[in-house]
Amino acid sequence: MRDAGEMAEELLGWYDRHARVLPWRVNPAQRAAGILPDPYAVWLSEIMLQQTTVAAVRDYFTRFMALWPDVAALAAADDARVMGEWAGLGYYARARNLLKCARVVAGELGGVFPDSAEGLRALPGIGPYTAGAIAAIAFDRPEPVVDGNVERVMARLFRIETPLPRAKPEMRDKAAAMTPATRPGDYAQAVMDLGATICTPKSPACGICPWREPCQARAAGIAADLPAREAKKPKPVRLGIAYVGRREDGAWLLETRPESGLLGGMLGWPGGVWGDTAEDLPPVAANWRDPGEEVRHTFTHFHLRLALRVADLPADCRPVRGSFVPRLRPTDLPTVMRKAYDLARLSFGAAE
DNA sequence: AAAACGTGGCC
DNA sequence: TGGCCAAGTTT
Repeated sequence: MRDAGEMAEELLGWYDRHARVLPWRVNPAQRAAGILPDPYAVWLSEIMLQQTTVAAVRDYFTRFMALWPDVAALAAADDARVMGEWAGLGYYARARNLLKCARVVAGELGGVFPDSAEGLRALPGIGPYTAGAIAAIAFDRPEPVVDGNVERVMARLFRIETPLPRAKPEMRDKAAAMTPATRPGDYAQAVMDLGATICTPKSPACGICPWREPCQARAAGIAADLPAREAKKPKPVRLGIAYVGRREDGAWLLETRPESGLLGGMLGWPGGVWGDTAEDLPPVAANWRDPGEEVRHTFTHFHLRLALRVADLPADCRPVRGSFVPRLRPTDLPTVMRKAYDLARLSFGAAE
């Protein structure tokens, strides 16, 4: 096996030719000229990219940067507006922590992001991966950056057959040993690009991989089978009900969900806790009708079957729960609530 | 330390 | 079509 420094060189050479062009990125030539990316943009992109694909993030990132071009602007933003803009991207605790973090940086750190992994790690929403990534990418610090891509690449390169998550420490050690002292920002992005474009989860393109020769899994013909994972638990089914009410003037009856927990801080239709039964009292007395079709939605850890009730509400109605949103932007709803909205709207259309 | 926490694309 | 998976963090 060749040494780590030599392999890093080969990967960086590949990256110089094949680096993906992304809106939050500085390309290798710019970086070579001493240009570093805006830490705010790097931070925003890294939070959005947690457990989320580049394709899903791209438009959200562009929109956030246009609305809130710097950390001071974001810190001053209205919470509900930010949550609405995040709607659809998932893992909403990220958006809540995004605001907390922006306010700490803008309010206590003079608007300047810490330039060390340790300093970054102390901020809300920034864990070990994100701290290393921002330190490496925005400040060219030689920090190990270990995400799912890197774990997959290391599992294959070193033929680590221990299943995840048990193998995490071993993969982290291998990744740290491979991290070069030179061009750390480019290297961090290079390994992730390799994982995203060549060393992909299914049918990796080993034939054109810059690390094809030292790769032990490829030599053994088992690259596509790694990394191994522990068996997953089956997802239970939960039931729920959603009351989609529309007032005469077009306002919709919604409530803001509690800050913590599932869909925390997001808009949602009134309806009880999701569980073994779908029963809940309506938020206001009305002629609630059953559109006959339910919403099916799968979260990380359960399947949801959401029954719907829809009603036209009079101008003077006084709901016991929720409040009327005059000009609802459906895009402000998390996806499961958006599905309920779409179905309910069909039902209103049919009634008109 | 295991469980909670979203969503969309892919096969 | 249903399970797998993605630039993880928090509690």
